Amino acid sequence: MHTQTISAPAATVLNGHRGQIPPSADQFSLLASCSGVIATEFSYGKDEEIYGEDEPSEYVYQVIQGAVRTYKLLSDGRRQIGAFHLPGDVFGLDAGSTHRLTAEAITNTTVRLVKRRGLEAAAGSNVQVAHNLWTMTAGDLRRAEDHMLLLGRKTAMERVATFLLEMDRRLAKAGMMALPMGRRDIGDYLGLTLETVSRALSELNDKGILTFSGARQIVLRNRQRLVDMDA
Amino acid sequence: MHTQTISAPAATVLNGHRGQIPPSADQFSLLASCSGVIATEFSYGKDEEIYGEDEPSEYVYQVIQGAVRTYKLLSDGRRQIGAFHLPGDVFGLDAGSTHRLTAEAITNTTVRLVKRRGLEAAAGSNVQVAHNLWTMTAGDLRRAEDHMLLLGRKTAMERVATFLLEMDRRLAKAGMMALPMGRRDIGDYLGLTLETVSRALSELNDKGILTFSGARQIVLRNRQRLVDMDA
DNA sequence: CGGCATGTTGAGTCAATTCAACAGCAGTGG
DNA sequence: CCACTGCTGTTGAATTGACTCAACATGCCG
Repeated sequence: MHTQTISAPAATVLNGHRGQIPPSADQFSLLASCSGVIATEFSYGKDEEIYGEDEPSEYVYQVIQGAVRTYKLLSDGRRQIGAFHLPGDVFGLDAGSTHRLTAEAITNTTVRLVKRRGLEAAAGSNVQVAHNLWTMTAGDLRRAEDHMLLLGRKTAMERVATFLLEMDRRLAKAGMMALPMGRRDIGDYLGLTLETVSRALSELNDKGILTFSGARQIVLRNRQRLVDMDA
Repeated sequence: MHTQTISAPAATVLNGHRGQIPPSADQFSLLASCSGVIATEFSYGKDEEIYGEDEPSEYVYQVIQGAVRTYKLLSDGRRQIGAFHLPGDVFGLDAGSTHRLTAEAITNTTVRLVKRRGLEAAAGSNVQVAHNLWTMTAGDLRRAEDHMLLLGRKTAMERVATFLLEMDRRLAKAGMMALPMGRRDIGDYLGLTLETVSRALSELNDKGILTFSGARQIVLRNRQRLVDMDA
């Protein structure tokens, strides 16, 4: 595997709020403020591991800037990415005492984090916090259920169409999306090879459904046709 | 699709406990007793729908006898089964107001059920109940994450091996397991066709790793070799 | 302006699917 | 009790969608 630790993380203790995070559903801030837990900021370099599968889950994270992938590996290196986490998203929230997936920064990434034990303690006295923990985990479950349908039953083109619509919704700015991840990551998310992803994107480009400006800058020209391809 | 409503469900109001449910992790009883919510028993015929995708989620269920499949459909009928629910298992616990999958009885099935609103109300005042709701949803999430790895990255034989070990663990009695579901259900759970499932099982039989006594009665002869095949 | 990561495209292969025929068995009614 | 019937499961043969392997293109970073 290609695990490159590029920079030693530099910690900065903060409690304030900064921009970049969409206001919608920011339950993390709510949790952090309700619980009185101290939130810390932290940065990771490209491809740096944030936590490993089966490690004790000490912190819960929110992406401030950058992007994170969480994944599982088989013994021979086959990888399934479970989710991409973009600014505003919370990750690492496991109810058990260990993380179920590995988390890595895709690009240079800044996260805010709070101690898991602090959150759980807060949930013990504050019903609102407890409800938020449940709601966030349930949201992850819903996404996982949708993704099982994709992985088990959709064709390559349908998977790529689903992916593009998801990313368009989550990170399009000014009609364009700038993907933080490469073709291999996309493939490992969709249960495909990077070549198959590339071919599907080329075909969509040929059909005029999207336009590239660099391999990772994509403009969707016809969302409806993508929706139609998504089964 | 083959939706046959075979029997009108007969309701029986009960609050007592009966056998058949494994004592381990029976959080449902705990929830029901803590919350003071009235638990009701209900029966469904083979292939009868318990609730549909996107229907309001009014109840949370626990299997007493029988087996349940929960699944999603694509518009053209392709189906992905998200989970099989066996005696003792809780299902239908969605944090949102609607069910995310359809639930159907695989065989004649008896369930216990409680009102979702009752549970949520109980969670609002009882921290223990709130914690249990979270824990149960997190357990579902963990299974979904494992299953994404299977659907995205495992070979047909690896999937079948995983399935057999899971079912062996969950329903083996006296060294034998009696599968409640047919080959099509297994295929739709594993993201395979029923023919591929059948071929894989035949191969395991030929290799002496398992023995059939009827297509759905299976004895595992060598669990270790199955574990080795499971990647 | 190199040099190396990343991405694209082509050709051939293969694991799983599709299509098809048959076998087994369970339930039903004569 | 047994033949009939429909359903479930097995097996075979041919097809195919995605993968593998390989070469080349692109573009980003120092």
